[in-house]
Amino acid sequence: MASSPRDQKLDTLLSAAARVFAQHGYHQTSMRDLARASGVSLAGVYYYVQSKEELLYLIQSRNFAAVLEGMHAALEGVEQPVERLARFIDNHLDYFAAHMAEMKVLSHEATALGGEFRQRVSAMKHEYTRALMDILADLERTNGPAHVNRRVAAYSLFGMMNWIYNWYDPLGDVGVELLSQNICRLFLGGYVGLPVADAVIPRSAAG
Amino acid sequence: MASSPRDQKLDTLLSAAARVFAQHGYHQTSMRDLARASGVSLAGVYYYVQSKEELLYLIQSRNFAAVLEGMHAALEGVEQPVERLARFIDNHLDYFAAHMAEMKVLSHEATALGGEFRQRVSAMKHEYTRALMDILADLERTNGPAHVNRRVAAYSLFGMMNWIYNWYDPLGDVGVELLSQNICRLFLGGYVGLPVADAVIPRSAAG
DNA sequence: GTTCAGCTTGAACGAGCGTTCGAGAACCAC
DNA sequence: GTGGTTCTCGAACGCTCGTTCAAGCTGAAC
Repeated sequence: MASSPRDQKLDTLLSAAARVFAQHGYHQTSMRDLARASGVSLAGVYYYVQSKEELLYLIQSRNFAAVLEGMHAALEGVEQPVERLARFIDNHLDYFAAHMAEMKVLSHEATALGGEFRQRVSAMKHEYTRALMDILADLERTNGPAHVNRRVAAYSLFGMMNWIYNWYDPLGDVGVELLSQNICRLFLGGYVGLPVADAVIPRSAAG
Repeated sequence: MASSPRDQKLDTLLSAAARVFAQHGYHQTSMRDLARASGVSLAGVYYYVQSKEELLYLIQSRNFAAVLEGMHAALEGVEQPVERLARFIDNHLDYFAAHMAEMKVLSHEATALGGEFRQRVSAMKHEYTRALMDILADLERTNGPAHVNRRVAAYSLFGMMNWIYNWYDPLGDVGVELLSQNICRLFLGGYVGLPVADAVIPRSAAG
């Protein structure tokens, strides 16, 4: 993972940008705000990035790629649908809680991108949604018919998980483990009527 | 409900504004876009409204007030906590589906307001959240201990319900009744382990 | 000491923004 | 018609925006 000084600086820039975008919103943030927050001159930002929109795209695509990668790793070799779902949720919330600013930008500024940029992020979203839908289909096969429309269930779960940027504080009294466990129970209990015991809910190995 | 011509025109303006804000976002929409969409001249808009921010505030506060009023009406005289919750969800989703643009603006542009405007909307949100939390407390009293942290549950429910502006089409193959029923089941099943029969879920009388 | 690529910058550009203002059109009462 | 209120508008103001560019740093290579 030896990265050039340039790549490192770009990372710093992206991280600062995510912080400011998350706090004030993409459109309310000017490139001057961003330069100030990252300690570079206004023109200097353009040495690392072609446009403001590319900045947003890089934040969204890199973090979504990480979520996708984490998901594939978490599901590898896991067969039981209930556990697959638990790991799916776990991965999502772990990453979200560890990268609140970036994930808020990903969740909240979805429509701010246009053209090619938007399509590429949409493709990732599609893959991710499909993965969840597949897990739900497996779940129904092993745990009996769902009590709820599958599509409604999937988007409701995304709603629960992505809404957290509006209220959740990873450093508050609700830890990520509890959050993940709770959302998993909430969903499974309603979806297939499963009263989920604590033991059923695993933690992802990587933490 | 006899309103002056001025009030009627303001309503038209707000409705057009909500439509455009929902489509392109509050900050991306210029007052010129808005004037074009509502068929008034740029300067004409300012006869009805003091600023762009007041426009956003009026959309948010009026619609939230309507949601709150609908909730109070829906809960009036209803004692059983399960039914109270069902009616709470029902009212929220009915209104949301019937006013997608306005509710998207309310959900998505929460941080775009500042100062006094923001505080007033926040006060409504607080009242609304408190109302849900009270219902959940009642629910635990009558249906046994919750399987999930109450605060997590409340915000998860809001997440499910408010996220719909990202995917739901009221004119699609999932009707509002089914949506409301599904979300209610999903939540109750996970929260208190209640396998909700169809009969338990009422429709609000007003529709 | 010279060279050269990597990096940084102040200053400027054109465009679009939210808002204001004074002039006038439209309407109603008398 | 006259007077007065309600409504509408074109044109402009001052400002900030995203982006560009030529010029200048820096530090390692020879």
